[in-house]
Amino acid sequence: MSMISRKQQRQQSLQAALDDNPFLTDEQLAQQLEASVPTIRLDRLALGIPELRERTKHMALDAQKKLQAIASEDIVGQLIDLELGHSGISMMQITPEMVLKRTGVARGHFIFAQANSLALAVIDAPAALTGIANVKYKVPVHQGDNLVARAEVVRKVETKYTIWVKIRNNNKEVFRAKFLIVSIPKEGDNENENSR
Amino acid sequence: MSMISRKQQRQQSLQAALDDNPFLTDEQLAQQLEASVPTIRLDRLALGIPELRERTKHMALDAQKKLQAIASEDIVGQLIDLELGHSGISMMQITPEMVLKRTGVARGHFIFAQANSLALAVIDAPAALTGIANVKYKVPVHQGDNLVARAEVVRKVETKYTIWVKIRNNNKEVFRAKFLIVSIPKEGDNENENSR
DNA sequence: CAGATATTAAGACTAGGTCTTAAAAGGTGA
DNA sequence: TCACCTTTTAAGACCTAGTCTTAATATCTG
Repeated sequence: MSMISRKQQRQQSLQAALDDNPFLTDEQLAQQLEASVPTIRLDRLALGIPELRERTKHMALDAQKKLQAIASEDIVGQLIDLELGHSGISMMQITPEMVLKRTGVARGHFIFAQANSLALAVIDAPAALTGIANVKYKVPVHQGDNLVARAEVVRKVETKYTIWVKIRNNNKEVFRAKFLIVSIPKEGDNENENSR
Repeated sequence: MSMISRKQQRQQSLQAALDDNPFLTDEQLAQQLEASVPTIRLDRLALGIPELRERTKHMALDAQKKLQAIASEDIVGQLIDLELGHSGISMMQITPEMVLKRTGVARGHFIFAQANSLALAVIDAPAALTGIANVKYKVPVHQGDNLVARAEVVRKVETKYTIWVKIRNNNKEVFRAKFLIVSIPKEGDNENENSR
C-alpha cells in the first residue's frame, strides 16, 4: 500500500538534486529524473519549492545577508548593551557555517571577531584600530551555542585603550581577550604614526 | 563639447542605482532615471551591465563563493605552500567586504582569521584547537592589499604547538601573531582536558 | 538649415516559468 | 474483466524581463 511510491521516490530525488544544485531548470530536472516537465512542476508545487528564478533570487539575498552579518558593517553578533567608553555586551549564536565539520567545534576567528568588534564598538571615537590582542580560548564552543560577550575598558591613556573582553557560553567563561586599541580622533591622514 | 552629456550623467546614475540595488528591473530604472526602457537597455549595453536575471544569478554565485571562502571549509585565503608540522604560506586579498567603510581599513578579524587558520593547517594532526593567541597589528591594511602569511612551528611539546605567523603586505610586515595550539590526536571525547 | 548624435518606438523572439483544463496511462478491488 | 481512482502527461493561454533588429523621431551643434 505505502511501499514508497514512485512518486515519493521521485520527489525525494528532486529535493536532493536541488539541494545539490539549486540552479537546475525544470527541464533539466525532468531529464535527470526521467519524468515529464509537468510532473516536475507538480512535484515542486507539492514540495513547496519555488521556480528557478525565485530560488536564485532567494539565494542571492540570503547569502548576501549572511555575508553582511559575518563580514561587513557594525558588530559581529548582536549589540545588547553599550556604554560608550565604558562597557558593552553582545550576543552571537554559533551557526553551522562557523564550525569545523570534522570536530563540530567553532572556528576560533569567529569568536575573535565577536570580541574584537565589540571592543572597537565600545571606544568612544569615530574610528579605532586594534593594535595588540592577547587571546585565550578556554573551552571549545559548538554549533547552536549562544555566546555572550562583555567588554570593559580597563585603562585609557590618551588615544590608547586597554579593553578586556570575556565571553561566556551558558554562564561558563569560554574565552577571554585583552585588546590594546588606538583611537583615531580626526579625519587627518595620520595612519602611519605607529608604523615602522 | 564634452560637458558631461546628459547621456553620461544618466549612465552614471544608472550605475549608482544598480550599485545601490542590483535587483532593479529596466522598467524601474527607466522610471527612476526618467528615460524610456530602450534607453536604459542601451545604457546597460554600453556599460556592459547584464540583465536583471544574470545579475541576480551572479550575485548568488558570488556571495556563496565568498561565504564559503570566509566561513566554511579549509583555510582563509589561499594555501600556497605547506610543510606539515613545520611551516606554511597563504595568500589573501582584501576585498571590499573586509574593510570598514568609514576608514577603508581592513577589519582586524579577517587578518586574524588568515593567520589562525594557517596556523591550524600547519599542525600535523587530524584536529587542533587554538588555546592562546598573542597578536600584534603593526600597520593598517587596505582594500586590494595582498597579504602573504607565513607560519612556522617554533616549538612542540607533546600535543602543544607554538606557532609564529607573520603577515606581510608588499614585503612590509603588517601583522604578527603567536599561537599556542593543542592538537587532538584521537577521536576520543577529550575536549575538556584544558578547560577550567 | 544640414548633419550627427541621442532617444524612443515597434515588432518578433526567448527562457522559464505560471495556471487551467483535459486526456491518457497505470494499478487495484470487487 | 470492468470500473474506478490515482498518477502522469499534454495542450493552451498567459507572464516577466528580457533579447535583437529596424525604423522613426528628437535634439543639439556647427
